[in-house]
Amino acid sequence: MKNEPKILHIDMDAFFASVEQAYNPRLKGKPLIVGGRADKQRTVVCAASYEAKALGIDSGMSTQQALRICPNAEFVSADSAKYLYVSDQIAEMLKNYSPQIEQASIDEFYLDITGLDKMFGSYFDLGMRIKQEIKKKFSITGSVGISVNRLMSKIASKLKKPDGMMIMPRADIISVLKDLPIQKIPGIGASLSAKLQDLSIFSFSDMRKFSADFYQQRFGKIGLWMYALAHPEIVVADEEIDWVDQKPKDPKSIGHSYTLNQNIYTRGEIEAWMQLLAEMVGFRLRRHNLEANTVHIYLRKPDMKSISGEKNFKEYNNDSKQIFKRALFLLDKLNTKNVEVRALGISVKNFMPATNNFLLADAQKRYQICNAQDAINKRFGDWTVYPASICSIV
DNA sequence: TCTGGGGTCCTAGGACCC
DNA sequence: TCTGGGGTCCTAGGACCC
Repeated sequence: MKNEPKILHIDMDAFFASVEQAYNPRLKGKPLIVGGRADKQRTVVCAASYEAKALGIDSGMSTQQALRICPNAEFVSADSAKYLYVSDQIAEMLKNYSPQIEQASIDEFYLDITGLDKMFGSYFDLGMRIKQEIKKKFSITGSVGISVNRLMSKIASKLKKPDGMMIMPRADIISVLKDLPIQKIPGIGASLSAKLQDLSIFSFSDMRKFSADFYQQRFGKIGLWMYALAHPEIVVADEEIDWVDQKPKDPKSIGHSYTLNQNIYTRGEIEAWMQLLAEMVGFRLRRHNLEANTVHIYLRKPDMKSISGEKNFKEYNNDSKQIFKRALFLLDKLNTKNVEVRALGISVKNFMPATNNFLLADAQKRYQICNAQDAINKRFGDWTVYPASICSIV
């Protein structure tokens, strides 16, 4: 097909674990677990090296379980600054191949490479050059998928992990994917795949047996998406690609949450943690130079179910104290009597650029205090200065 | 037995207005 | 004693991703 879009997806293999192994040769060749946090309780595996994966350890698994499988596995806690740094370097490198690049996550990128086969000899040669440059510069590997849209490219790269590459033209999609289990399709998670299996849909081929109406009635919008993906032979007009070149876009929400070492019960304890979280959220909001008017809180119970509250307030702000007050207002509306809390979080959304323009002298003063506090924390590290009332838990 | 923390997007029901 | 049918906004909760 002429002028058919070609999207290249590259996904780093076991990214966090690979970066750790690249930085520390002692970890190379060993089963390595990168944990969500230093304490090994109540947390999950963020990344596992391929040596650990071979033993059955994988990301998302509880760290306790992973260490039961392999008590001698190397363990490091995640160092997000390091991974972000490498990720940025990779993004810069990829811009030399195509200006149309989208960073989908810390370790995944999409490139529009339509027509670039002529410049690089072939799409295969282009993919290989990217893989080789990454290996040479960063001592890690990535898997490449090239196909007609993001989803198909991503499926292709996943199929060839680790360190592989697959080119999947539209005409090959149905035959290549026919036996693919539905759970392997990005966007179909545990819940959807259970529902599909109830309908005797287990593989990509099975997905093709039902009509668009069938999917829409049962699954609504997602149903239509599923129908479309199962029918790659139907070319959707303009698969709307909005490449975000250059500047990263503003986030849509900013939040922090924390799983406690031990469950808490009292309003006082919940408030103390809420204040800490509000401080963290406000700090990041100010760093983005944004204000928000919607605050969301959630409390997760020991059964993992959560209760939450959210409210759109009239005024926008980025003041930690105001965020805390709003969080308490929402907390009052939730019935937290006798609720045991395992984890809790605050997030804010609905942003506008910070005006830093206050009618009230008090608000002006708060703003100056926040700024001073941020400046100190920026210079000397987070949590050098924080409100006295959260001393007990920091 | 265990299940983090950062997000995005969707749905469904109720409130409210005309 | 009877109350339709849109539309929009708000909020709770869930699904999914890395």
